[in-house]
Amino acid sequence: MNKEYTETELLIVNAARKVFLNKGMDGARMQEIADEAGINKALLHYYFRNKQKLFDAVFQEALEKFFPAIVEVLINETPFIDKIDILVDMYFDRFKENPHIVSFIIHEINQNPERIENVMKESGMRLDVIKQKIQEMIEVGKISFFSFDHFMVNMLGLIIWPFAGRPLIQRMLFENDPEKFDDFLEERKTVVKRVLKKSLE
Amino acid sequence: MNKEYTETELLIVNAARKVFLNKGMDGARMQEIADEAGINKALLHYYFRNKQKLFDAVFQEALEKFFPAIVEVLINETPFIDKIDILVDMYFDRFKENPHIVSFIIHEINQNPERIENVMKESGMRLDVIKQKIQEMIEVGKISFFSFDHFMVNMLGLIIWPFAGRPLIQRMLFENDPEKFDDFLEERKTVVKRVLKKSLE
DNA sequence: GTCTATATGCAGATAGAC
DNA sequence: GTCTATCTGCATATAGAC
Repeated sequence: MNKEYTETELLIVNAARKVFLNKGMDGARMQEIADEAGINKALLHYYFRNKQKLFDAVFQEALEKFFPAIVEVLINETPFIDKIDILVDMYFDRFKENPHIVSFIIHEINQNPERIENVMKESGMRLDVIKQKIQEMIEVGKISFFSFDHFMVNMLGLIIWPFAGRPLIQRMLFENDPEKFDDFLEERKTVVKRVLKKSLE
Repeated sequence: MNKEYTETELLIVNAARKVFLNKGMDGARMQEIADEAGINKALLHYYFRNKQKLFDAVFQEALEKFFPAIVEVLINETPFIDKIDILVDMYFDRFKENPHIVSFIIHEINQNPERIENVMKESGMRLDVIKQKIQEMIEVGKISFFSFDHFMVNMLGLIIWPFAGRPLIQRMLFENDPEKFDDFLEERKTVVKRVLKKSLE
């Protein structure tokens, strides 16, 4: 899975992650990555040949954080209703640690949609299989309406948007006060779980 | 509001919109915009002085499409529950016409958050006033839980994510078939309305 | 492996003819 | 107003010394 990095490579990838996540592929500068890593520009090329390959390493890593975790939770034997709590908490916590990952991924998958194929193949995701499994798992009667597709899109939409739209939302609704926004994010875990469960009634 | 454009200016802005929405500020090339407009690079500078000013024109226009419309619906006298249907349809239709606008705005507000201030001031949005008005409008009893902030974020999240994440979602859930995805989008109008209303019970 | 110095190419912007 | 030709600066990438 993870190519094991040498110490210097790790230094570079960490710096690259920071810069790429903030600026995107086009906006990032090799110089800035080098500075951030405390090394020289030429070294970047020594280790990663070119900007594209360095970017790919970061992007792949980001997407791998985004998805495989969800799969693990979806396929295990936890009752479906409990999966909701677990998934919501998991994503909120993950995005809170690294808020820029959301807009980064959104931007890059739209820039270069083909890149996803590779990452998905590498990580061996078979969402169609999961879909099947979940459909079977749903206890008919308890849940009046269920579409796996809509459920997944609902969940991610409810979670993702405040992170992706933060600069806008914080200004429009919270007088641009970061603390108010953070409180809102914390509340939101509960709200999202509630909405998702209601959506199944 | 809209500076009235001359014929050539309009030609340029239309081309610029197309390119900027697809590539973002950093990824866009003045040459490409010129080609798209069927004119010369130098003319871009003649009319808009530099890339930044041209970009600002496009960005402002995009944000103005994004928000003022929602305000209009929120403040009028329609019963709140009906506003939901209207808003959902409005945004879906708008984004379907111009799918790239979503990831464009997400990217740019995160790149340069300060830019929003200007646009918001220009368009005179006072969301705090609307918030107040809506809170009063809610019929207590019929609606058990209401937070304007969460409701707005829920609504936009549910609507926006399929547009922003399309390349990913289409591959993960619909074997990368655009038609299947479009059917899904159409279904989604109903689903989102339903989920939003359930969330208020 | 790590650096300095340099090559190469390209994008944004300007000069100036028509 | 619109064009061609050109300048300038900068970013990626390479050469080559240590």
